[in-house]
Amino acid sequence: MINGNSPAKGGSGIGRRRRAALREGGPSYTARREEVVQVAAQLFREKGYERTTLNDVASALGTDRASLYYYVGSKEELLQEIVRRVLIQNLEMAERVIDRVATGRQKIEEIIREMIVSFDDNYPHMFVYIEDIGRISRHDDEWSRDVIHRTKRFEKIVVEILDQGRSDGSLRLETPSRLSAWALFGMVNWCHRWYHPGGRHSPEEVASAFASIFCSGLAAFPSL
Amino acid sequence: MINGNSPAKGGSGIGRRRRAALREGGPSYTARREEVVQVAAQLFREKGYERTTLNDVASALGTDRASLYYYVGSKEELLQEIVRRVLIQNLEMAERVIDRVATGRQKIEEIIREMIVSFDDNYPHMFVYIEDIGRISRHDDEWSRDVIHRTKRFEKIVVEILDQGRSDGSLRLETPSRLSAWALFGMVNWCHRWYHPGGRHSPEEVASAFASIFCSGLAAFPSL
DNA sequence: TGTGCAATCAACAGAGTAGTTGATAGGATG
DNA sequence: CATCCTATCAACTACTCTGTTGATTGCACA
Repeated sequence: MINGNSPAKGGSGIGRRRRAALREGGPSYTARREEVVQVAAQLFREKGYERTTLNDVASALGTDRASLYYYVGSKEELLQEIVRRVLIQNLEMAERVIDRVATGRQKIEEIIREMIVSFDDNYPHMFVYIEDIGRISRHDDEWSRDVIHRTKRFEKIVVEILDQGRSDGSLRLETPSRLSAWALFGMVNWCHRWYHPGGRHSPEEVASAFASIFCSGLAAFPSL
Repeated sequence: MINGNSPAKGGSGIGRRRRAALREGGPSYTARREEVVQVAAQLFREKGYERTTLNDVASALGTDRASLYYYVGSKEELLQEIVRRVLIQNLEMAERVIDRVATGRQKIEEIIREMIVSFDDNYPHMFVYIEDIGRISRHDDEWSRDVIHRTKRFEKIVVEILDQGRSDGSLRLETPSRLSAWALFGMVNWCHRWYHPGGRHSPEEVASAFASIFCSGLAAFPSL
């Protein structure tokens, strides 16, 4: 549209060769690319995806904005890269836990622990995921649908575990599983607003506190 | 810059008279302005503050974008308008609760109920506040500082109530109050991701479920 | 019917952003 | 020293959004 040189034939553009070259991915190339993703994740966490410009990312890396496009196709691809791994990993964790031989309550305590540890291990990726999942769910590309699907699958597993706990007698019956699950997700996911690795509380401390609250409650004696 | 008519003398501009006029605020003026704020709140809730343009707001109102500036000074002023009331109202609620004569546990149950009801009453303002408080806290104008100050004050009241519960023997001692408070805020605030008035669960149902989980836990029998 | 004013709109300015492209610096290798 | 290739950058396009301004519409009231 802007340059008049043969748009047909397809392949003689320099941009093409660049894109083709980076598909192969040499060792130092992937390392630098990884660095870009890490820095972007850090900034997305600090300022939010929308308010973070590619200029910010480039500056933090001490390079030019255009150079980023040598490593990544778009701003959104950065977000996808950040979210994808942690999402797959968490889902695998949940599938692993539900297949254990244990009571529903034990599985829930286990999943709480694993989620908090994941927050700590996958900092700041996990936080970007939590913060942006709401926005992502409005889009309609294939990737967004995949993220939503995996997120719902994760939620469903937790609900199933709660149901199982009601069946095996390890969890109480009064509260609907869906409400309980949302309470749990709230408790855990809200970490994205205050938790940071190396802070005042260790992941183990947070996990055991949350598991204790969720299962045993905070009251000193049974309900009046 | 664009028109050559006397820029000095200061006061002859039509914009001046408009601004001056709207300070007074006739009855139909404030009604229309309120309508603008409501529609903006709804859109901010649906799409997020950043992704909502004033064009969206104007379209939803069936008017022109420029007309909004007759009622509101800027996009940010809309956000401030949306957040301010609910924030003040919630803080007053918390101050009222902490001054009651009751055990810490009773006060916590009361505050959970009030927060959920506030979510329901102040829909969608409350959701916009929760969603954007993170972003707001990065700014540095006086309004932002005020919002942060009030938010922290609210958090502090909850921590104080939890401490009181530990003192009066109504709440357990193992979990630090600060962690407990974050767990509570997580449970409640996460509503902004799933709750909507008129949905499957009434505010009373959600409140009693959350109070039950937070105080008594979900386990069917005491810890092993 | 004419006048005044509240409310609306068309047109524009200014700033900032994502993404593209062709050239170029700099290091490894022959 | 010459060459090749990886990684970088300057310059540009195209677009979108916020905020401003002066004119205009339409209704209430005389």
